[in-house]
Amino acid sequence: MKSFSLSSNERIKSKKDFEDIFKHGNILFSFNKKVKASFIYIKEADDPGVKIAPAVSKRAGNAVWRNRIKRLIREAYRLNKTGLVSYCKSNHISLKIVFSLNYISKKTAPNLGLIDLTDSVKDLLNKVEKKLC
RNA sequence: AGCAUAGAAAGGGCAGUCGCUAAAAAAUAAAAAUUUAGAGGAACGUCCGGACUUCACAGAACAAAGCGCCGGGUAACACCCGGUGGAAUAGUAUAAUACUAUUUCUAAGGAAAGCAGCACAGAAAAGAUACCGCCCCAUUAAUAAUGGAGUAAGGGUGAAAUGGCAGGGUAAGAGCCUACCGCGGCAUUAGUAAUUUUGCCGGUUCUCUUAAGAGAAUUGUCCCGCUUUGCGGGAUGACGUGCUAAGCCCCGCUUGAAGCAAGAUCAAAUAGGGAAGUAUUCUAUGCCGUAAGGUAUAGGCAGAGUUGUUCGCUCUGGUGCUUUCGGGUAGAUCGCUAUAAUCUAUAAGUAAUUAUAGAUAGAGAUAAAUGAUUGCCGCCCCUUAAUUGGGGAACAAAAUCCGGCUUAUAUUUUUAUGCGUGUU
RNA sequence: CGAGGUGUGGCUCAGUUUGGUAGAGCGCUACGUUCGGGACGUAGAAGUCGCAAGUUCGAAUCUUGUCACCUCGA
Repeated sequence: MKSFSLSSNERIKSKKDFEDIFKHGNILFSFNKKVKASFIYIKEADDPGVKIAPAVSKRAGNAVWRNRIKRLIREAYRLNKTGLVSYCKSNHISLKIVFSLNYISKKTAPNLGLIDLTDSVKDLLNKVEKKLC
């Protein structure tokens, strides 16, 4: 299995999972408060691994901008996920994370780049791993 | 050259690395790997019209919604093309006003079926009305004041004000009466005025046009006559009828409902449903039975369908137990992308468009793919001695599919119109 | 895919049904009151009624189009 891929099995799809995460999940913020992560985990799971989904509010911007942000978040996760995935696999933990933006909209940041998001996503992944310990 | 407005076309290119979705063939328990394809002119909005799918459809009435000059195009339309009438603007001539236009707008049937409204001002705003004025009467010391009755000839208001003139008549007035005239209305020239000139709109008849409409003549209503389609005569008189229907409304025409989360197939979990058998069960009447009760018919009541409502029509019947059956949610698969498609040529047509021939094209996701990054070239801006260095690239992303409409759009190209400068 | 609502001074709203004067509260400004401030009193300013076109003598109100925002259903 390739280390930098992100197939459809690694994404959250069902409506139930989203409801669970937003109702009962823990919330963490990145160091610059740009990105928010809500997550839920089960220890001693049958199918260990990490599943993620990006979420952008409808009020943040138009469809083009929202699609772009989702793809950037996915890209940032894809390039930095290796450590967390291997940790979860070795400890039999099934983890589900939803990334969403905080106080950022098309008006405040019309040309958000990948570099702006990479650091905060990296920081969030480290924080989640610490919490699991 | 430049600027403005309107229309049309285009909406950066090539290569590398990492990743996503779909398809293909080989292999297969699965995965990986390979090849190919992968957002728009508006995909936006969801404002119209269809295709397609499911449900419904004995019939009648009503409601509701939509449309409303004419002809053509189209699968269809509230779209498009061509025309008619109206309004605005500009120019030219003018007494009003008319004519012209590569311009702009136009939901444009009916106001004499009825209802409603018409601020302010004004006497009165629609079956009229009395502020000033005029006139009569009463009271008071009164040519004045107050009160009452009558009066629309005169006044001024407003976007909009209800035959003319002369005489009679009267307290004063009034088509109240008479003659002449007008006889649907409006504006206007000349004239002191009667009167008259011209134009516009309404009705009727005729002619022309496929039609909207245009042109000519004529002008209340009824009757009679004739040299019969127009002229003459007589009688009659409510002399009354402004604007708004994108207020209600009337008239004419059209419309079954819902939408791909339509719908079809497979189908966990949980709860419940149908059918058969059996026990029990509302009212009335008939029959059987000594009785308990059984059975038949009718009715009531309740529910469902007729997907706007009503009538009408059709169907079902409460509860317990036993047996048996399938529907169906999560989820999965299909629907799911070839087409009223686009371009070119020829022919028909003023045009929209149509016919024939040839060529071209190839997304199909479902918490939802089409991305990130690097280099080179091209474009724009700033800067520099220097392509030296730096920065920028609109609007906006498929969600069943088409035809339109609407709105957003950096930059480039191009067409038309206008402005203004320079040159000859 | 379908249904509905809102837009009016700086803010929160009324007025739209039935067309004709744009209004209320809070806030703002000035003056008075007070040693000073607050509260109170008096006066005043502030609105292309989201935008465009049409109907009408006349439009915040009627009609059509359009922009933005919000809510709901399958």
